[in-house]
Amino acid sequence: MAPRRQPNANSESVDNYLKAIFALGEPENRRVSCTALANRLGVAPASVTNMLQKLAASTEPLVEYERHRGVLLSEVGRQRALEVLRHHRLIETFLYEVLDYPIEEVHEEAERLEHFISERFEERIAAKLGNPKFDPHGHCIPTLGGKMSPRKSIRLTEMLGQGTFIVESISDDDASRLKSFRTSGITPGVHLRVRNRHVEDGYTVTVGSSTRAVHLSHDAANAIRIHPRH
Amino acid sequence: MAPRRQPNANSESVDNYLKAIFALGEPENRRVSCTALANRLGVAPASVTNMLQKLAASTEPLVEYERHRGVLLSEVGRQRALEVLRHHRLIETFLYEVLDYPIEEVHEEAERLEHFISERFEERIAAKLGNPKFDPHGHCIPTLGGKMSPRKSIRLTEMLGQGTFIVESISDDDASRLKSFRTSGITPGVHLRVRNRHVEDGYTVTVGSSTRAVHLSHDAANAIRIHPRH
DNA sequence: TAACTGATTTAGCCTTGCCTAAATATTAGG
DNA sequence: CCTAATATTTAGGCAAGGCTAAATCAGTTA
Repeated sequence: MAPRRQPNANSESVDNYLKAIFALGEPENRRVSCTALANRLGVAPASVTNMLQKLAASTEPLVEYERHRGVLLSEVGRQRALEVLRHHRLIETFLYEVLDYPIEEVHEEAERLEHFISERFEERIAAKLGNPKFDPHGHCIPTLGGKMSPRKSIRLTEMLGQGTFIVESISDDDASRLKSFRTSGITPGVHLRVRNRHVEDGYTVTVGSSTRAVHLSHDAANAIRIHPRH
Repeated sequence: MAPRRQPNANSESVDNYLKAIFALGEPENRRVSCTALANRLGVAPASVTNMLQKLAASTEPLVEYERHRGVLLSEVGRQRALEVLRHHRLIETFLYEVLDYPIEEVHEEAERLEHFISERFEERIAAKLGNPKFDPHGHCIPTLGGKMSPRKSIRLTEMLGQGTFIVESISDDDASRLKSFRTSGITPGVHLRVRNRHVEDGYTVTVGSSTRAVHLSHDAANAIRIHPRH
């Protein structure tokens, strides 16, 4: 057998694996398959297997891995994932609030920088922002101690019946969609009145106090989370 | 002969080689030796040779390299070096002015982040700072177009005669020295009155309007640049 | 000018993180 | 319960950027 190799526990790549496992396994810390990880990370399934074996074999394992049965984050791995997520969301908030980035550009920049900032940088931007609890998309920022309270929001597409709802958060993974949300005024905290559902594969809504009808595709509606009670 | 390999022209490592060649060859764009680069970069001389060959062999060469005769930056390489230097010094200024970093901590953080910020980030922090010309150490920040006017300062150790001088800049490469400069009040723009030179291998000075005598070792004095005329 | 010394280069190897192709395990359908 | 389809793992490679040891070059000195 080849000697086990230690992965570089502090690499960008490892961070991204942990983030992906967290994103796919939360909130119940489900087992995550290689294929799902490979898709999310944009790498070959074989590469995922390889990395998971290394992460699981290190002296302080970041994941629990069994052949053919997917992975779980270990407690250490989960804490690291939450730390990176905290970095990501603090940076997003900082770019938005302090550097006046348009919201659709914050994610990509944060995705790079989250791996390279120091604890001092994290502490300073958190202080500058007044220890924010939410990022500009409405997502919860994990605490310094690695805690994140789950919010009980539902997707707009899961909502039954009509009425007025408050936007809890919007997905940050598609810049062009975020830009169109921005031009429509769709942002966390805003009131959304649903006029028609599933008309021609989409929704017709009004935003805030505006009377202008805005059309949302199914994908767009799926990217919006609303508070469960209105 | 083995097929020539292309280096990754956008890597952190390439940036660091270019910065080092720039730092050692400026301002006259002198040829720089492998040994000097190896020392500065903390790698083996053989690794330097290897990288220089790759940099010189690419389709748009970043350096001009001849065996046994050292390297020069090409115009493209020089522009890239200046861009990274601009990033570095803008980030330092930003950390100092906006995030209230102590001056001795800005260099290390900038050294990492300079490789990963986008053009947008650069533009935003420059705007936030009002397009500063100098960083907190008193070093000139290259312009967006890659120009940097040389300043005609001299080292305190090169100064002949006594008198009062204005500090132009302080070296950023030793955090503990910067911290002691900070506690002594030595910062760009401050007046330095030299009382004794070369007494017990050092200098005795007073800073600003204070009458307290401050002792500077030869190394410390070497890290201070002053305006040539007082 | 020949030899020595120090600088430089070559050759060969390592690690990380990715890849493809081939082999193998699991699961679902009949 | 067996087989086909799907998921996963193994095996073998590649590129970047390091390393050491051995060979070679340049410049100085005798």
